[in-house]
Amino acid sequence: MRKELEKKYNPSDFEDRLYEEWNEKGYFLPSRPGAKPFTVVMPPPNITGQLHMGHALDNTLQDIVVRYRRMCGFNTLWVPGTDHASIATEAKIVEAMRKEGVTKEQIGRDGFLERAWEWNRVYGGRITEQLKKIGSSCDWTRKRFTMDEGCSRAVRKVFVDLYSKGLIYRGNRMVNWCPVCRTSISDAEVEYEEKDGHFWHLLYTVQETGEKLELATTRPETMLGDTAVAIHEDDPRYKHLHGCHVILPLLNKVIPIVCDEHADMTKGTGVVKITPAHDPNDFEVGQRHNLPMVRCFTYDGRMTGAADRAAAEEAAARRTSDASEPEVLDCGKYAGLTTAEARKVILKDLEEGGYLKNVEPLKHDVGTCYRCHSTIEPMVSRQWFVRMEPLAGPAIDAVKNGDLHFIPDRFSKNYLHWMENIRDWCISRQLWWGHRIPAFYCDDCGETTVTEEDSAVCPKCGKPMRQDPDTLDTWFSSALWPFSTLGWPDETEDLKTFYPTSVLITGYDIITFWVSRMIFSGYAHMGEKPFDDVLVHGLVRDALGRKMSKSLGNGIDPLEVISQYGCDALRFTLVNGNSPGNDMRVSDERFEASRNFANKIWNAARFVLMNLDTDCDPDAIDPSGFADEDKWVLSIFNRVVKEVRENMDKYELGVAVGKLYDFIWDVFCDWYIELVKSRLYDKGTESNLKAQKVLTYVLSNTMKLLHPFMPFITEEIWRSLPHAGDSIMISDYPVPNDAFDFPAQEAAMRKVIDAIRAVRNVRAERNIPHSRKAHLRIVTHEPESFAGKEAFFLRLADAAGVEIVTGGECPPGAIRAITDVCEIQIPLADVVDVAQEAARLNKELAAASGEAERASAKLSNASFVEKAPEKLVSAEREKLAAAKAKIQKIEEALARLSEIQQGES
RNA sequence: GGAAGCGUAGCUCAGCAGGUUAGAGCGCUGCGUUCACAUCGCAGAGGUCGUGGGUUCGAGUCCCUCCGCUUCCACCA
Repeated sequence: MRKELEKKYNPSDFEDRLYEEWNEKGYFLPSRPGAKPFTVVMPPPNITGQLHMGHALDNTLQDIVVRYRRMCGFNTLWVPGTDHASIATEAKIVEAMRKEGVTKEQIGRDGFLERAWEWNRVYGGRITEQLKKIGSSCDWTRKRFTMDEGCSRAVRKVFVDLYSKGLIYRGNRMVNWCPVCRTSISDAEVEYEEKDGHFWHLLYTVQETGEKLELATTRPETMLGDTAVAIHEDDPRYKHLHGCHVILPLLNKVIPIVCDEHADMTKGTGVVKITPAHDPNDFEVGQRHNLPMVRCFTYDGRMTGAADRAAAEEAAARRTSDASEPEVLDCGKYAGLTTAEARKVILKDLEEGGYLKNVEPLKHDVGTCYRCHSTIEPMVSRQWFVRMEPLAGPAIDAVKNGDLHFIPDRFSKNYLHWMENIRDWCISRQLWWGHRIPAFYCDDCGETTVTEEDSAVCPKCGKPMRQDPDTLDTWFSSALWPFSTLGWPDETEDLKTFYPTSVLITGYDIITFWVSRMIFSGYAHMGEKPFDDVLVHGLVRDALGRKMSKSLGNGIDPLEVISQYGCDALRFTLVNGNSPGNDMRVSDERFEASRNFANKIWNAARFVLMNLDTDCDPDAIDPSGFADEDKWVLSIFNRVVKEVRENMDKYELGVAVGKLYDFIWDVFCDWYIELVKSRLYDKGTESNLKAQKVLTYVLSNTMKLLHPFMPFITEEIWRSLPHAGDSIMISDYPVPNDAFDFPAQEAAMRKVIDAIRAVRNVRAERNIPHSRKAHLRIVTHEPESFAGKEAFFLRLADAAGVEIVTGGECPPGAIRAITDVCEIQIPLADVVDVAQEAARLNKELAAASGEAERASAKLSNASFVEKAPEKLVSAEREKLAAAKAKIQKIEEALARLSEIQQGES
């Protein structure tokens, strides 16, 4: 069934309609059982999210790859889903509640979770609906959520498995604490920002000798938690102090001087204060020297007080803490102050006591929370960790031995560096929204039980147990995404068919957060890699190269772009000229250019349709006996098919779509359509029918090639052309055909096109209007190249008539357009200015001579002729010959000009 | 401190298994509109491919130096 195309290209007329139809007809589902599978799992957007350009890029790339593979005959599956995003979502809900004047504590855990699920119900679907707007051909019947029943079972099973293998443990370790989110976060979630700070030089008195030891700190408020100062064993300045003590100012507490390699003799005074509970390095020093840990900050960023100390003591009595727990300090007069307030008061007190020597300004990197950007407080805290070293091994080998590739490859370097220096992963979060840690504690006997079941009774003593209140890092569940979405831990058909997945497409910003964790999880739980390839893309930036952000207000809403320019234009913009791993800029100008391209395609298709009066077979054509221009376009088209497939297979999507752009605009529209117009207007002839066949064949198949990139316009046009089947998206991707290679016709048409361009060129230089037609005299030694092509010159070179000759008299006052195979004489006596004409010819002569010199220099180089491939050498010879021929023609023309000049004078 | 990327036309970027006279889009200049498309056509101007070396018959493409910009990782008492 064919339908007309509207006169005006208006994407909103059909984009939504087509998407809905594809989805309803099940075209997004894997449909070729038994065929080789091709699987992609979608990086799950957060349920807090609105579709932004990053999603648009990520999903456009995935959709292109998926549509391509589907058309190539793979049993293709693209699994969509969403991520519960524990910390981000919880923060949003807390913020919403704050506006209502409600706190988490007031509504309690159950009440809060109710709200969170409600949030998911309301907003979780929003982003997936938006993904449909950009044409994502994913299988919505398999849509998953990181906290759905299946994913939750996967999480529990993984936790229990790792725990039973000793790869998950709980302990008091230094963690990054966000006092605003009030939770620990992993190392990967800390972002370092350069901030202005100070170096405060403090003086601690040595108890044994009475001398003052100078040391410096950027965080003076931590001094209350100092339990030692460190010097280097070999530091000559302090040899006499080995084994001595200092008196901690303000607290008047005696703490030891220890010798530790951490103290760097070359830095400052070589003395460093040790706060094991609030500094990662000091924690290590504390472990080495068995120093007590003293915690002086609360989890909400204040100084600890008597109540905090009492609570800790009570916990210890209840056996809910262990020996590695830090002691909690009652900070006395500082208790309850925020750490920032405490810093001021403590500095004032130190100064008054004569303990502050001086202050110097300092720029330093401060760790901040990647979600809320508050300053991170390092704190010793009891958390759950994944022991990473054993898990990292296979994940490192996989990339090293080429089982799994990053595209572009340079990202494997980042990845390997991170994996090879891996540290244990802090997975517990003091949040409510997320997968609750499946660990249960018996307060009575102190037993810890880790189990997949909800367990209420202690297996050891039969007393009631309570579940760990914490939840898991949101990335813990997304790490399992490639197999949890396919049904694991059940042994489903999907899992058997579609795992490992084929390619993961994501931005370089989450390689460490997510990609690396999926890789080791795949090996750990499936015994196999999660995907063959990782296609890495860059960030989308604004026209000025800035990261799009809410605070800058420079974000471009993809949905706005779609409504203004159409989805196909958005997609084209995001992929055209983009290379893997590189950031890109988008702007209205670029969207507009893409829309113009779509409009060009639309109008070309309209033109073809207007001139079709027969149903040609778009899928097969036998070009024997066809005109040179037909073979010319088919030959170029065939090469495009070959190259585009190669590019697509190598994920060179930007290159592939660029070739299609050039072919459609420059070859098909600007030349082929123009070349066949006269045949099309000459109805009822064999030649006319052949032109229709070629137009239909090339346009229809070009739409298929372009379909993965611009799914909507290609479908709309394909359907309006003669076609077999219901949808272009389930048709076969074009395959190259050697029978369509026509080098001779390509060369022949090249000569004609060169000649037409030469004529246009000289006419344009003279500003001769198109209405001023001229009789062309083509002088050439190979008249066969132009025979039968006169009509092209009439239509495309403003010719009133064409004469092909091998010599003879030039009409007086003709302008000469010269190519390497012919001279075209254009008799326009009144516009000929002999001097101007000579200047133009001399310019062309210079260009041709330059080329001849270049080629002849190359050919006279014996090494080149000897070592370069024969193909290149002969190509160079041909170029030289062509340049020489052209030079000769120009020189003859110049000679005749000077005759005229002499005649005039 | 370690690593990576980028530097090509006025602007934004492609190109690089080394081999046409280095490309595109936008912008710019001139001409052009009944006959698919002004969301257009034709023609044109504009680049010693950051610098200096090296390898090679041949380098924008490979190697090294330096300069400029950006990013990641680590550390910074």
